[in-house]
Amino acid sequence: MPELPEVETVRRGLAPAMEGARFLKVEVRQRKLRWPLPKDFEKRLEGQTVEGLGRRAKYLLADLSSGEVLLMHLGMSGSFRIGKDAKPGVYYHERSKSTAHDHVVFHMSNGATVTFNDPRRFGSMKLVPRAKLDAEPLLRALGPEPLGNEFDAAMLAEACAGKKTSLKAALSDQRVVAGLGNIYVCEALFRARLSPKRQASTIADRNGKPNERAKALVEAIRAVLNDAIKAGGSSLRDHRRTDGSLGDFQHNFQVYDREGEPCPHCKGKIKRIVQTGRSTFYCPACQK
DNA sequence: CTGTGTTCCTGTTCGC
DNA sequence: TGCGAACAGGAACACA
Repeated sequence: MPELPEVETVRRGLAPAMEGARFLKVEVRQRKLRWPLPKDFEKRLEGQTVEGLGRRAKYLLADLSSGEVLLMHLGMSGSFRIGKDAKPGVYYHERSKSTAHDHVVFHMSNGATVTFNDPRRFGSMKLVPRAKLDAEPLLRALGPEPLGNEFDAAMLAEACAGKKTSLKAALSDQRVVAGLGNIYVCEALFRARLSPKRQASTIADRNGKPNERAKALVEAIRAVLNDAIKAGGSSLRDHRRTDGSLGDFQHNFQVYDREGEPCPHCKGKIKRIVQTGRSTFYCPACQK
């Protein structure tokens, strides 16, 4: 499911329920997530106050009063839901209409109940000492935040210089830029008028300096992410805001999931191809 | 080191 | 309506 805009939407939704609140009780129904939750997971959370809720790429990071950071990843199908005054042991999740995939429940001191639901269990949580966050393997290799100040054409060109692989594969690589997934890579390439099949290194010159394509791509990435965040993310199957409502950005897809439909620019047919095992949608006429 | 394929899961959709 | 196959927004890992 969730790419950067969806995770950011979740972060903004969760912040009022979690920031400044204490974990009164933590219930784990399913420890076997992408990474198994440690046996002392609940104990390390209970009694701690959430000092802040941040995001890095597609990870949520809750800063705890204990000095640890709770790392959370939604995988493909993870979502959080906030309920008020829910009784411990009784969960209801809008999407699945069952409690079967409510794996973790936080009962907060402000009365909020935060439930993590994830049918496919590709998501997970991990506790890391704040002091060791820089050395955390999950975060260590991540590239720049695409909405941060440090991300620019020069940086993207340098990361792509020398890459034999396609632009689609390069932008999907979290080490190049952190937070894009299949949808927003397709959408950004369309906005930049660049073919997903184009060799990644062609956005840089021989010295690794950015060309016009790199500049267009950076602007396209920024714009599509900002637009999607404004819309509360995209809801195809799994993404929900923390109040259960749908994101709206899927209505603004120009190419993603629109195989055979007319290109918004040239009215040619949008094509679907498979690259590195995943669907790519693009307009062969507009994107070069 | 680089690039590609496999794998972890369950749920939904599509073709017959 | 039923049923198996294909596919789904991620990313760690194994391997050539």
